[in-house]
Amino acid sequence: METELNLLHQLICPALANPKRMQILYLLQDGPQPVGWITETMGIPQSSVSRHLAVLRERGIVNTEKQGTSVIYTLSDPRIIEAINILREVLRRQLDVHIELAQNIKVQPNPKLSTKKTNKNKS
Amino acid sequence: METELNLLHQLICPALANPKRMQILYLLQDGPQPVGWITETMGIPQSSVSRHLAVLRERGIVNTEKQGTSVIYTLSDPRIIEAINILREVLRRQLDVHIELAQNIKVQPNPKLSTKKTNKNKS
DNA sequence: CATTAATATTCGTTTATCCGCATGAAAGGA
DNA sequence: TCCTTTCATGCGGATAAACGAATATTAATG
Repeated sequence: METELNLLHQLICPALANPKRMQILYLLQDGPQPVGWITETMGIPQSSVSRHLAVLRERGIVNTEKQGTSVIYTLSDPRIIEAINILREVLRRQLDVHIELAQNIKVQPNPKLSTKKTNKNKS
Repeated sequence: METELNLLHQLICPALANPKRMQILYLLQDGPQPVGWITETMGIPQSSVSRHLAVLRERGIVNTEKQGTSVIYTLSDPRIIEAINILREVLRRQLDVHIELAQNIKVQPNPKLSTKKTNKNKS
């Protein structure tokens, strides 16, 4: 179990550990794309794109196919998008909570709770 | 959209970016737990545990509640476990592919493909 | 064979992350 | 008040990651 978590962090998690790589995964969601198109779309240096793609490729998260002088990248398992989308749902909830907190601060400028509301089980 | 991905990497992804933190999330899956128990279970220094918990806490991924001198940590959104589990499925598939590759290497010790098998579409 | 286009890789620098020791802070009990 | 327990935090030091510029590689084309 702990070993599997370590494997996750060698093989899968590096894909999510960087916003640019995650953006690449999203770009590949709609189908295979050549490096050039990814580079144009992301607006960052080609060497950066290539290195990010290397990270994904070495872990089998994307597959490659040569077409002439260009290389087409494909998502190897669409479920990784599914996982990211769940994380986005978690994010949305997080943001809602933050907004609530901000509103509570406005309503109650000094919520110090001097009566120890959090101390539930005084045995 | 690109902004949302950046938010993901500020608020959610750091939780998954480290095997120890992911292990903590799994430990909290079965219910709220105090820091001491997490520390014992993981067998790493208490300061490390506390630091990892701080990363999760500052992002609202876990909630805290004081009970006497100890602090109880709770998973704020169980869906993050769901996302991790999907990543584990992706991992399992990845491992299967690797095993297949390893077997092919055994069968064909020198798979140099001098006939350019990857060049499919010679228009 | 020279050239061009597309992609990969090397390199040095900067930045971020992790770790554990030591210490600080908060609550409870004597 | 002093002490103990429990947790948080301030440090360096070490390690890893990301970045852009320059260069190498590969394939197609003339």
